[in-house]
Amino acid sequence: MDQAHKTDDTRALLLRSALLCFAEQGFEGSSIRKIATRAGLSLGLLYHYFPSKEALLQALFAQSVELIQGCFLEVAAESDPRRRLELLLRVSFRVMKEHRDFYRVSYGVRMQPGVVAGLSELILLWNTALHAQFLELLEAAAVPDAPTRAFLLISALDGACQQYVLHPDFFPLDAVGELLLRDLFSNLPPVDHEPSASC
Amino acid sequence: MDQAHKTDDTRALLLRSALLCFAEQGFEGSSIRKIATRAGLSLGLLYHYFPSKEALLQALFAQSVELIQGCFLEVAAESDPRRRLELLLRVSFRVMKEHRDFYRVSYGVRMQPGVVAGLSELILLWNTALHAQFLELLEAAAVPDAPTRAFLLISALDGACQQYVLHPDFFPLDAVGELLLRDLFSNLPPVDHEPSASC
Amino acid sequence: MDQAHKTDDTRALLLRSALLCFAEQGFEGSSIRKIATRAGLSLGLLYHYFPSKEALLQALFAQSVELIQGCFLEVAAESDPRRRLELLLRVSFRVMKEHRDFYRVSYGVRMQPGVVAGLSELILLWNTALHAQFLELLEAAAVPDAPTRAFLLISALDGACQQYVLHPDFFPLDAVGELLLRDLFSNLPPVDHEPSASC
Amino acid sequence: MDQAHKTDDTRALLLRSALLCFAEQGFEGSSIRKIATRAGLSLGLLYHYFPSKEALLQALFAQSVELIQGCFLEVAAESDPRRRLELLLRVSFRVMKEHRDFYRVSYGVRMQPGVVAGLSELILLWNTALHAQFLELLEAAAVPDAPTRAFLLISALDGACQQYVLHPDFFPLDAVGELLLRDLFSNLPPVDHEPSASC
DNA sequence: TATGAATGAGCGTTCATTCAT
DNA sequence: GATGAATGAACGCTCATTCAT
Repeated sequence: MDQAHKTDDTRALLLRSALLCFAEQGFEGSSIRKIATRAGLSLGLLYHYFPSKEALLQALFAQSVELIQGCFLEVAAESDPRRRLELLLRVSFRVMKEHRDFYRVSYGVRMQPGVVAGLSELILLWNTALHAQFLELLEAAAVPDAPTRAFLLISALDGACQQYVLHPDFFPLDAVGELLLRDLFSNLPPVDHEPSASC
Repeated sequence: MDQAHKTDDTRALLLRSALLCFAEQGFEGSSIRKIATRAGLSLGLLYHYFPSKEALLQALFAQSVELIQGCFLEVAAESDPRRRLELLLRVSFRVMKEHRDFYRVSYGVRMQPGVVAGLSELILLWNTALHAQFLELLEAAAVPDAPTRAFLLISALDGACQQYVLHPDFFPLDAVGELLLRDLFSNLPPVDHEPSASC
Repeated sequence: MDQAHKTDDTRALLLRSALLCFAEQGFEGSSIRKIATRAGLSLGLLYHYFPSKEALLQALFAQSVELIQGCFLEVAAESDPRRRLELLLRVSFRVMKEHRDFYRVSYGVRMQPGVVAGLSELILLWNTALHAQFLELLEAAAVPDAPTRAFLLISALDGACQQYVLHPDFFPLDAVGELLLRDLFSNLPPVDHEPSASC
Repeated sequence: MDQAHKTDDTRALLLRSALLCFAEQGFEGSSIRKIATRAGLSLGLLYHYFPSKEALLQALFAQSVELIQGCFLEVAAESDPRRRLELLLRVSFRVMKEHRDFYRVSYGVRMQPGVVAGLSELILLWNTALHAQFLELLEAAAVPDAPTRAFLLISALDGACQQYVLHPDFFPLDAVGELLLRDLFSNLPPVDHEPSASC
């Protein structure tokens, strides 16, 4: 049990190191040696836990996707479309801040389809699912131009996230998020609601 | 003069090959050999024109930035802030379509600050200049929340461009652009204007 | 005593696994891990029994050489040179079939003198001893050209074994053995004898 | 033309180095670095001429097989079965001496089927073709037990070659060859012929 | 201007081996 | 006895870069 603990720690240590390296130098720019060294471990040990560099990235994605999906669970609990829409956006912005490094990795990877098999597909899937959800909610909330607006929303979210990831100290993510929400709801009959909570 | 012509052609040929390679395979994924071969030229000749792979990318950026800035010249001619704002956005969307490959390269590179010295700074500068311009125009057009809205506009533009670059056949760039414009001007007193032209 | 039994079993299990791996994949192609896994044992345990991969191969040779030499014991009991010669050949062919995997390992190893210290010498010794024995028997049996014929016999034996090891389903080892015997004795005054038995 | 000469020399130099390394240390035991260093060239240059270690071995085989087949051309010119059989054997023994290193490589490789794709098949093919030729000639020469004797002949040849390759200073290849021939023809009605020549 | 032979640092990966438990 | 985490040297290979022609 102690062993298992140690084992999990080592794995987590390696994943963390990989996350930072990939985020800072990109996937191709991060050598396996750097990742292991940064974790304070040996090259061979990394291969004890992950069969390849690709597997490391995939594990990183698996881990992060799971964490992020967990954050969105609270959204599912809300049934009112408008409040749900708001919640979805708020959680999205919160997740950006909490998983900045992962988004950096993801943005770096998605422009190079060949890098890791299956990952582009996963990212595309994620994107599509988000769009579908926005579309559904916008229609349910009777927002005009729902199809195009869903695309615009995704764009704004994606763009804000990238700007934030690139210039975290400069880009006012929260303010931009609030403005986005205000714009979205400004022309609709008001609904009273209290904002939402933790991840 | 003929010689100079030939020289320029060769340079352009190499830059074009580099653009396509970088866009398709990323910077790290494109070997100097592939670029030269794709241009139908020899490895040594490439080095005759560009001292390094980095220099090739830098030249690519310099060339594209110049081309793109040329597109924005017409914007400067417009003095009315609101029409100028509209023009700026319209040109932006047009440029995205015309320089999709370059944007792909740019998006792939900007997440890896170390890749090529000076490029991150250039991209940041560009971004900052765009933001400054939006800010100035929004304020001049009396759009509320100008500072934050400038960031939001940049985000939406950036995000739309990425979505378009990633899924050109799926993402409705024009419609999203129109909606963005409509939103922006919907709450302002209408101004009559005729849209603008070529790049 | 029970423990010792277990110990011997484990050792034998590992040797058997090594034999099969080496025979199928060669010495260099067989990793210590594969050998341990195939035996259903852990990596550490293998090192408990054998200090190195080389030692494993050496033990394998020691074991097989002993087993094979046991098969030749019955030859020593025969005092008539001609019958002894025949017996020696018959046993040789029998041993090839019973130790095919070992011969495969041996043939794979003997072409790479550096692989395992001492093994080449052992193989050479074996070869020399066999030659000496043939020479002695041929002379005692008054076979002409005994010295050269001893070399030819060794060659035929060696070659037949290799052919058999490489193409066990295709090469008619028994028939070749019989023909070899017939040739050998065809020009000598016949001697009545009954063939020999098990290993 | 001078360049091409240099290029061919370099290629040949590398092939020669590979032949020696493979012969002495085996395929797996010879690192690409060792081969390049032994040729006095750099690691990268080797890859300039051969795309992989496998390709190097394949080129080595292609080259040697061609050389060896050239040696057998004179056999085809002989139409009398018995003389042709003798010629075939004589050339075989001559080739063994002239291509000892290659045979060593070949013997090392053929016990590890997975090493290089297609090579095992090639070796098997060669073997089969040789057997077929012996069979045909033995039958044409009215030698009894032709089918089995063809196998025995191959075995003796194969074995003699291996013995010679392993102990070139000890194994009397020529004498063994002569004895083999004498045995083969001893029981047949004599045919007057003069032996054959160069490779 | 134009070529491609030549170089070697660095990469991802494997694997025999050690050692704390 | 038994485990498998941990190590690092060495491997096959890629690729940006240099240079003689």
